[in-house]
Amino acid sequence: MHEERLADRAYAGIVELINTDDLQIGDRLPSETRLAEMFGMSRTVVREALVRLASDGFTEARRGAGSFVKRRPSERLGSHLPMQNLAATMGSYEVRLVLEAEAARLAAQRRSAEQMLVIERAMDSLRTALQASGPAHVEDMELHRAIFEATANPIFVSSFDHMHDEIDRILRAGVDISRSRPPAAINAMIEEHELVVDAIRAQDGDAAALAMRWHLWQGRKRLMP
Amino acid sequence: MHEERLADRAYAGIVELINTDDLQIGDRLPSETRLAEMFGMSRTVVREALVRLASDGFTEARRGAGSFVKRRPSERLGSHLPMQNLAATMGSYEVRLVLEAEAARLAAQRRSAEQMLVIERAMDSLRTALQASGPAHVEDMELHRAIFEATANPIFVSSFDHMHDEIDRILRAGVDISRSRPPAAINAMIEEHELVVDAIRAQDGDAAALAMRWHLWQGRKRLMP
DNA sequence: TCTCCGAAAGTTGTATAACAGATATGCGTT
DNA sequence: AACGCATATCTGTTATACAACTTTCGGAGA
Repeated sequence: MHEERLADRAYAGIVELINTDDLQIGDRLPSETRLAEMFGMSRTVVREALVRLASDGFTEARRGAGSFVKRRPSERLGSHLPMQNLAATMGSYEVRLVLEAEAARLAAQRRSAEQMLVIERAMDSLRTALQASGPAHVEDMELHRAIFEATANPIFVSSFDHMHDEIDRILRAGVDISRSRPPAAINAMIEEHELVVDAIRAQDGDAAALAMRWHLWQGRKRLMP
Repeated sequence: MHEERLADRAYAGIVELINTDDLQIGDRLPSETRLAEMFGMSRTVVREALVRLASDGFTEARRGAGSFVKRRPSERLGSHLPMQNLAATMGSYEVRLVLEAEAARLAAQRRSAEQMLVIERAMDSLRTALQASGPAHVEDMELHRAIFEATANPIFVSSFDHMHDEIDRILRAGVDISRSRPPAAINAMIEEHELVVDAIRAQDGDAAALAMRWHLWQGRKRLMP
């Protein structure tokens, strides 16, 4: 089961506090001790939540003074936005189509020899994993991430990580994606990936973008025909 | 000055540990007690660092088992990767160009009447802020975010938030972006935004995407002519 | 010998108490 | 009213203890 830690409740509680009490940027929120007794938990746990809030850029702790609102967490995508799984999956393909196609193009244009090697290795792993009819989710992700890294743009890479986390979170709540596939689909998946890798090897940006679009489109059709 | 907390040293120490000891994804790192005596600090502080590492997606704590490497921090954009600010800014424009153009297209195609109203209001705020020659960074961000929200795709919205965080983090380390602007640039910025909003109002996806590309391109030229 | 079960050891999660170091508050003096 | 200082408040850090959970390992039983 999906155990919930106390710090999660504290985190949500503080976010709610900021919103309902309408704390503005710069406002001080209650002391750790006060929050602890408000939520009925120890100061240790409240501190853990505050550390994460600060890490997320929402609050800032000033020693001896208190914790202050740095950015309001208003309507960010969170657990309170329950989407249908199907719509969410569709939505994820929209974002992937945009980001991954352009990443493939940049990767083709800029890849170094070392990065090409990493991509080839990831492709090999994916091929063997698919041919073994086992779960290939990790290998697939590694290949796509290698392509993002070949863009030589750290923001692209971090965007991939973020997108991947979000999609994972949605899919994990829904149907298992690593179900059994017919052999025809396996060969198709290998071929689609190879088209992308070939284009990157040939440093043909347009072809890489096109192949990636094709691959994602086929994947979407495979999931919901 | 910039007081250093012990947890910062612990955070850096663990990152270094992962890199130098070459811990791979899935590997377990030393227990909190062990790390505490390694770094010569209390377990509480080590826990604080681990919470932040988990929040950043580098590690994952499994109760009763230990903390495990989830993604290696080496290749991620971070404090230990001092990029030239110029290159980073260029990189951010690449990502924005891709994401925002497509977001504008989807927003134009799908916007509801309510969402259009939010966009109009954001546009008004931005216009007055720019005409007052004050800092308009917040208003600009609000408008762009409203456009992402009009896509009706939560993953697009969360990608925007993430991208914005990353870019902010880079720009904050560099030159202040809200410097004084010549009046001609102010009018140009207003006009560019209005072109985007007009296209969304007219529900013309291609025009919206094009206008957004144009706006971002002009912005890039304004920053580094 | 092999398998299975359960105790023990190890690890994270939480609570409590205490103190150090920094900051804000408010009172009293001038 | 303005200034200075004592005092209260708050975060940062340490230490200890226990609960909840996971892994390990050795022994009992087949």
